[in-house]
Amino acid sequence: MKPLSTIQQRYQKGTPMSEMPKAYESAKVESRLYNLWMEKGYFKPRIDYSQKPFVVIMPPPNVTGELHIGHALTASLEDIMVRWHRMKGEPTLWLPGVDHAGIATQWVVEQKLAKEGISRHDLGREKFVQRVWDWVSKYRSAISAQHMRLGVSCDWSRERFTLDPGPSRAVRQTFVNLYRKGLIYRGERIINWCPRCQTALSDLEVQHREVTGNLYYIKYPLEPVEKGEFITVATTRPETLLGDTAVAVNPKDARYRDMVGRKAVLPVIGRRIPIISDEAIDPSFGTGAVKITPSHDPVDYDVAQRHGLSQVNIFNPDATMNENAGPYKGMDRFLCREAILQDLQRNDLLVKVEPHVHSVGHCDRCGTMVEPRVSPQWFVKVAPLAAKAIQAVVDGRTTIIPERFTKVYLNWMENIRDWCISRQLWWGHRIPVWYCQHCGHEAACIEDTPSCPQCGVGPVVQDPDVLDTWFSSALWTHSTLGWPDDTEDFRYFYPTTVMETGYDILFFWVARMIMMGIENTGEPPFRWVYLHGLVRDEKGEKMSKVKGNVINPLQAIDTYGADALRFAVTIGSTPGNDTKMSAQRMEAGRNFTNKLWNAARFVLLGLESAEAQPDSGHQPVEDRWITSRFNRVALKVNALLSEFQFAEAERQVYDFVWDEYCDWYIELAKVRMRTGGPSPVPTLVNVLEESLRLLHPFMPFVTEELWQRLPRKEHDAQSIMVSPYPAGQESKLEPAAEQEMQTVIDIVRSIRNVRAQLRIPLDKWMEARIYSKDRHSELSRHIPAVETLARAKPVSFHDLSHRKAPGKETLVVVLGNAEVFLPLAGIVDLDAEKKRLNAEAATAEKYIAGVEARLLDKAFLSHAPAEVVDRERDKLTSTKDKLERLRSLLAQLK
RNA sequence: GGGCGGUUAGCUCAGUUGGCCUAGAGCGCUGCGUUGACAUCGCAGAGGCCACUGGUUCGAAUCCAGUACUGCCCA
Repeated sequence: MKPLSTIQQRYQKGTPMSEMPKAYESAKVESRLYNLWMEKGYFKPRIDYSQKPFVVIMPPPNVTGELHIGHALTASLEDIMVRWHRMKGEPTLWLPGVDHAGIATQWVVEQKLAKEGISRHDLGREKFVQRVWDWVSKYRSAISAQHMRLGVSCDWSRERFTLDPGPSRAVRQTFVNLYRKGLIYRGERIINWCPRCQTALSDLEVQHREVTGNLYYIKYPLEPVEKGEFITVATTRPETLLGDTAVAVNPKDARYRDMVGRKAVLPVIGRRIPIISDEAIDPSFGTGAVKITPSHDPVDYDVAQRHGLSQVNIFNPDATMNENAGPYKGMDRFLCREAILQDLQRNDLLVKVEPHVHSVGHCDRCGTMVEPRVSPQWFVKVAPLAAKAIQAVVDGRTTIIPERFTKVYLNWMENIRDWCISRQLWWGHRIPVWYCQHCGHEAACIEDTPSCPQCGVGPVVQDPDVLDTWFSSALWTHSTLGWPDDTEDFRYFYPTTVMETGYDILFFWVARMIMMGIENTGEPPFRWVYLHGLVRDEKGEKMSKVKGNVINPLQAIDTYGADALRFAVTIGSTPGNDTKMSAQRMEAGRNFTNKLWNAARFVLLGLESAEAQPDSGHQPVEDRWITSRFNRVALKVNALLSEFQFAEAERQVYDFVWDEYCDWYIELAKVRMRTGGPSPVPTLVNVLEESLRLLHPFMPFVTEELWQRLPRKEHDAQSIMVSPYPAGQESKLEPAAEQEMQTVIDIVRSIRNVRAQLRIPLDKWMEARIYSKDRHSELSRHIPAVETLARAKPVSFHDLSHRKAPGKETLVVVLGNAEVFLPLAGIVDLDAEKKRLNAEAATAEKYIAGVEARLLDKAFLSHAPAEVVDRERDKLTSTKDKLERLRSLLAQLK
């Protein structure tokens, strides 16, 4: 058997470079590679009880529509984590899913029906729900397809939909459990009502917006009316006076003390209402007297509860006036306001109107002004659940990143109010409660009930409402894994590792998931919460279809490639901070993929033409340098990834590949290939191959494509995504090699710099004499490199002790470790040179003064760590050395 | 009203336990450049009292307090 002594024998040949186009064409590789990964089943985890799995449950996008750029960020970050852990050899599960999004989906389907001229009521519940399912089947596949185009490596075989039988059963089980514990109850309360969606909303689904309205001052006559006395109230909503059941003042307010206990007469409709006093009334607001409308204002509702006031509901569900509004019955709420104001004015009861800015609730989904309303709804009594969820975070069983959101989370949890979970919708999980028509019994059941479990005879009717979508979302981390059944997935993968999502749904999702996870399983559902920021447009504005500033992920992928899009969304993102998206970002990503592509082309070209030659056994210093640098970067990248610093990790790889591997190592390799010596090809291939693996979690497609084209050893993995992630090896770090190459780079740069400054054309070769202390013999090995890269000839290295006066025609650059003499007859301006060297000396002096002062400071020496002091000493020595050399040169120039 | 951010080069942003910061990157800008990886490129360069004021510290872009803009969340 022949020894493995040639490049060709060590590697199987890769793709011939000639078969590679000049630019990376993402469209030609992405779907092919994704299909390959799917076919090979790489996305599916193996269950191995000897290893701890890495588990991410994807926050399910709404079936409402298509993915937007924010989903691309979520998916990219999760894929980075997942691919990294998978390559590290951990059993890795990333479970995808889709959310039925009750209100939102019902709304879009209703809008679609409206275009056909029909309402959901025309269809009836059953047929309407069928129409929604039709919609869902269309968009579910569209969403999956979009995710696939992004390259996400989630396990599609485990994909879940919130309305699937499993998650639905989890919903019922949870509902029944909480119901039996008394943590779910039905009650008549004031809730947020959307007149457009005609459903109750939870507090979280109401958006408060500043609105410029008016503050109306209205006179309410006091009884007995004949005396002509009034109390003036101030209100932003005059139309609600029809539902007033009291006027309230602060008990400490002397202005009204005498009036408390008397009766006022409501204008227009003439109802007699009491004047009461309550601490909650702010004497500085308006006149200090306010009207109390318990049915339509949460604060008034509380006041009414305390004082036993009656309630008068004046609105229909669509916010038109009902029969209690007397003459205004049937009017829209805003028209009614105008009508009432006119009537008040006519009766001389409107004192004044002032502009007034106040916060008004709007429906999160459709933007309609919310109408607070008293109605019977289902609620979760959250406080006991929240207490445990608080504990989980305080104990550190769950950690929120970035940390500052911990406070936001705790603050919300500590002030939590009962959660209204019933929705007057048709699309969603129907509330599993049946009412007996015969005995009136109310029963919560996991299975549908044909008859009353209490009396056994009565026909039953199910509660018509559905549950808040977020109720099922809250169970997502365990319902997707099979809970309430005792499945293998649940046993092995729960609790999960990371919940990664946008900070905007910290309360909607994360908080409720922690509560419900603990409630149902006894354990917090995830170890880490990673919150990313929102993706905004280049002006920093929120993207929205209305504004037309949305970036369609698919279009972006078509134009720039999936890797470029992933790069663009992730590179600028720090935990919890918003990022701005722009075409330039995506261009930068595409350019990088192209850079990689061409670096690989060069390496493959080298491989083709490499002559079989024996291994010398001795690795040139630049090989050891790039290997050392790679390992240093790999160590750093792993550290950053484990700290969730994805963007910084990505930047490290980017900088290494572009600035060190491409700009320097490849250029150095070219020189060696031309001038002979040990072939750089093995190192070119190795470092490229390892770099591809290091980059793979960030840019899966281009790295796989190139990796597949590289020559491989027999035993290598079939795909980069299941090959080991480079951990970085301390043993491969070579500081001496790094320093030597840094000196070479500095020398080349200094000569290039002089050339550019003095406008010396490239076809004019310059001589370079380089003086260094004790290093000239090793540096001499780099003569061909310096010649080629700096276009200098001849280049010679000498010991510093042999340095002579540079002479009037020679330009000198003083570096940290060397001096570069460039004889340039007829070009050098001696005065300018002196000036430049003097300026450099001045800078050095100033710097030395600073460092010296620090080193003379006893406090510094005693307080600062030895490492820092040493570093300062080194800086001082090297700068002093440089300064001395500058001075001696200046002396020689005199 | 309460809370949380942001303010660093023309623009967008990094800079994570205070000292490898004599503050970086991408884009843009200026000059030069096509010898077989790449013009989606290369080389060189200009550009910043790190918002302001004070404090802590041997040492502050980094920690603390306040101010000014600015954005968000909660009520």
